[in-house]
Amino acid sequence: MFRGSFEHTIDEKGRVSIPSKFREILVGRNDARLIVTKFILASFHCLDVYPYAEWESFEQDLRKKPRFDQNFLKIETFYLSNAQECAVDKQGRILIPPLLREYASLKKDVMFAAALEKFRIWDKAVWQEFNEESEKDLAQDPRLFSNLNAGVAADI
Amino acid sequence: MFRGSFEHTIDEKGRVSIPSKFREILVGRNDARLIVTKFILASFHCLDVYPYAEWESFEQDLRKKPRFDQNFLKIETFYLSNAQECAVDKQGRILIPPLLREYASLKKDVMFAAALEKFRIWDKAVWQEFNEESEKDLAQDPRLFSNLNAGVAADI
DNA sequence: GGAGAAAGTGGGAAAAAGTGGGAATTAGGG
DNA sequence: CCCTAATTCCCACTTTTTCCCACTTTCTCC
Repeated sequence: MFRGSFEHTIDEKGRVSIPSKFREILVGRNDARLIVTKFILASFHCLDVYPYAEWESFEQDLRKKPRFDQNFLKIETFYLSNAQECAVDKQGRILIPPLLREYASLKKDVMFAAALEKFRIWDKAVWQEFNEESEKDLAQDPRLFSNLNAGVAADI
Repeated sequence: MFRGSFEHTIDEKGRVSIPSKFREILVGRNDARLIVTKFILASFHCLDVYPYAEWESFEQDLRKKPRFDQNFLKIETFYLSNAQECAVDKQGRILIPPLLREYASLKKDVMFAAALEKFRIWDKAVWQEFNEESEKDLAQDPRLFSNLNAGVAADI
């Protein structure tokens, strides 16, 4: 399980270090392959990054869905089609594919943010903006916290 | 169950001692790992600190939620993504990760405040401000107390 | 009140993490 | 086939983090 947020910088060659806390987990699983794809959160662009095995099991789940369903097709196009494999090199870095880097408008400073079994990569400025917005919502309505506690898994 | 409030100081490296009363509890559970994350209370920033086991069970509950739900994603980004593990060292201190320290604007003097199964860390000045405000609200409307007695947890 | 223990704080050395740049290898185009 | 460009690999420097030791203050118990 990934935890924490970390700031890193992308160099001119498009390389960026994976936070060591995240790397530890990959090393523990003995698989340095990652799947990177597009994601969107309240209209903010970012990248979703899965350990290879996690991504595979996600794909397996999707195969159970009705494959010509409109929503499924949208997800398929957006989330699956853009997924690319990136290997972590000896220095603990990955090379972010140009198309994805552009999509998430990753400049120099980026944020790595844990999200349970995966993590996300944000441009720092975008991340700040999104965080401030979430924060505002949570401050205004703290029930968002407790509702999650309530165990309402029904509305998946 | 944690009890009481304690004042401590952060050193230049970002380290701070855990109040010994809190540490006793952790020792009793035989687990010196803590999870620290962002929290917000009436627009005041502070940090939530969970014993590891408490946090894990919270995470497990969250994994059952719809992972692309908008509210879930807000909580995920704000509360989960920022959660970091901090081990209590041999001197009984933890290192507060820079991003979290910055978020809660922890200067030198901080307050540890018990909150049932977890506790919070505040910058002292912020804590004072928040306390004064809460106090005012409670003085103005004592029903805030009695509502708790009535067992109306629904609208907390 | 005094001695001993515990708690809290500070700092230095060693290790690790993050970042930048150059050399080597591969791919593509003329 | 060769030259150029891009990618990959490797090395090295800098900064941050971690670990350990030591001192001071506070609390406790006799």
